[in-house]
Amino acid sequence: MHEKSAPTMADVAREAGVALGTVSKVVNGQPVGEEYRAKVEEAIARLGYQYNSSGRALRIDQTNTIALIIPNTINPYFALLVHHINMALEKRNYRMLLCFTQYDQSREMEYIQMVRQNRVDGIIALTYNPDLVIPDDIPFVTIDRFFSVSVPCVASDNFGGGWLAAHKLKELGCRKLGFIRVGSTLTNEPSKRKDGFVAACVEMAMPFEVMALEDGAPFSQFEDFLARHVKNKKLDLDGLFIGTDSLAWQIIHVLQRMKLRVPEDVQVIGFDGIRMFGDLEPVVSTIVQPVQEIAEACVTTVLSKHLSNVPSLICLPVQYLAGGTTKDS
Amino acid sequence: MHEKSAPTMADVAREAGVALGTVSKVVNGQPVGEEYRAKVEEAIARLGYQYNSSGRALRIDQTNTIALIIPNTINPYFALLVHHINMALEKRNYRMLLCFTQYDQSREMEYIQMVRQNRVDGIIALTYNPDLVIPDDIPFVTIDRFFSVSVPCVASDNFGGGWLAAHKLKELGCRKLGFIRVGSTLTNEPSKRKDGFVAACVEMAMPFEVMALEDGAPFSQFEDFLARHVKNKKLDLDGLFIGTDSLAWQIIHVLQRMKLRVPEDVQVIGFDGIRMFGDLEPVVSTIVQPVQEIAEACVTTVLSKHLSNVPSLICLPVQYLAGGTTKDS
DNA sequence: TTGTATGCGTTATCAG
DNA sequence: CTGATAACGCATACAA
Repeated sequence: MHEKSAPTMADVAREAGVALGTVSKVVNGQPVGEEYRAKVEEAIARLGYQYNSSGRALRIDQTNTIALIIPNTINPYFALLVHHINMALEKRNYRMLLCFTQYDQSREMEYIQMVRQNRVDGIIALTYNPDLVIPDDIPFVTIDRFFSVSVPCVASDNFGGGWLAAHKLKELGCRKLGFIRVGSTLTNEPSKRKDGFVAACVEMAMPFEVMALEDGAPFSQFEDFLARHVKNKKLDLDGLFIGTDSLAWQIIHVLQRMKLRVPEDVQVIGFDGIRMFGDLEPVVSTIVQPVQEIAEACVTTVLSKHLSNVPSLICLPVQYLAGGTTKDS
Repeated sequence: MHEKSAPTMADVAREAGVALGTVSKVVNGQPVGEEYRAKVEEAIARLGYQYNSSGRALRIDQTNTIALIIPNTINPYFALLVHHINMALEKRNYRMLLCFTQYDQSREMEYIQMVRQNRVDGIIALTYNPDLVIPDDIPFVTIDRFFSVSVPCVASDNFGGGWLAAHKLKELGCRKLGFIRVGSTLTNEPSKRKDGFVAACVEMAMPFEVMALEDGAPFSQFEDFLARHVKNKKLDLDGLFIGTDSLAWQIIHVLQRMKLRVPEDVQVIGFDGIRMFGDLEPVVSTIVQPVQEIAEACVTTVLSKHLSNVPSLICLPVQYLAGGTTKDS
């Protein structure tokens, strides 16, 4: 109970023998007489003064904080996103308020309300609720989901990635391709992975099949799908493009249990660019999302919102990366 | 520029025809006449009022925010920790201020100063700087690193984990063991993994070798170490306990390049309990850290710091989990 | 019970 | 350029 509370600007002013306003100016780097500045800085050091950001926020109505709404940090792709967004914010002297939705649509809505209590200066959100109502009085940027032209969306070139995967598989000698994904019925940017893939197959006159599962569906349906495609101990598909690296990893294990060899019998390309332990080799051959660029784009957009000339869709280029599940590895 | 700013308690009071103080009481759930409460709640709903947490923080000198200082979120173990700590905080209506040090010792120090500007109610830190000076006027909890009896440290039972690994390897038929790690010279809780392993080997009269690399050392030294232990195409160690799952994964790849089979020729146990994509199967056979319990312990400790009866070391039990790199998988 | 008045730490205005 | 003072939104002690 004897905790003497942290020194304030008034304490510094008294210690330095100057006025309160002078201290404020020194702290904020505004022009001040040299001898005054010296006295103030000395007093600050002596007292170990740190400015109180609540007081500052209250006064100037700005918190230097951005909220990031995202399902979790367990999924390595989200973890990477969180990391780079935080670094991009830190570089600009902004704090990050992290909100995990756990894919819960009601939580997505609640958080949007909740972070307003904290008077965050902006929101970056990766959500799944199609009916989300976006506040229009606070800078808002979404990732991978387009709401309207007035809500900037940052995404990687999902269509181009699907297209690239199909071309790559052909280039690697595949004769018949398959696309496999799982995900909500929701039409979001990642849905375009399939569109690009299909477009490329059609363009190349490459035969292909599509297998899409909805979110709750049992995984065994994939196994059934693959089993159905076995003709005399070989899969009649020799190249698979799979919606995410995570799913690709699971599918590969199914294939191995079916005694099919990857990449000898069937080549596999995933999507995301996940690496083992975050920084080692890629988990599978994959289309890599430019996570750092995505993070930078989100941050610059959410912070420059007062300029009304931000594009409504920012689409960043992807790259192919061999990772052991294709014959070029 | 025509942004009408968010409504305040005064606006609500005016709208409801009551006094400012009454609104405050309603918002904070203090006893208020029923008809007043109704009027206020109606006004709040009508105006879409959200209380301003800066004003509140300034007044009561409490931010409902805890800082988490950690190297990054790319390492899956840290990502898991961040996730569970955030969930534990959210459950108690606390916010998390995330600070990534990138293993930079000076950043660790800077952040400790920096978060005090934000008047966080406490700090949870996983750091590497041995000379870190811990503030004594703010609740502080460390993970995996013991500073002094006045700074609570939460860790899993690293010694017990090392002990368990050695016993498990013996149980699985190993005749000669090896311990491999990489890490700073710093003595922290994870260093005890080796101690427990060595103690168990001595106790069981099990022959063993230790190979420890310092942080910057070239990885090739591990390869040399292993190569030195090859006797007529077999490793003369048939069980390896490795400091982390991440390193275990890398070592296994080295072994495979050396044409040694895991687990047939050599069994491997890691430490941490990392799973593929956060929720699939374990990456290697491993000693699992109870991350959720660690997170809960950190949060309850940092929040209950005003009770001076917190233990100075909270040691949580670990478990063995087979993951394909031992013969029990 | 309800209303009023004060101060938390800061920034900004305005008169010296 | 400096110094006194008001206001930001809220909680609370105190008066009604």
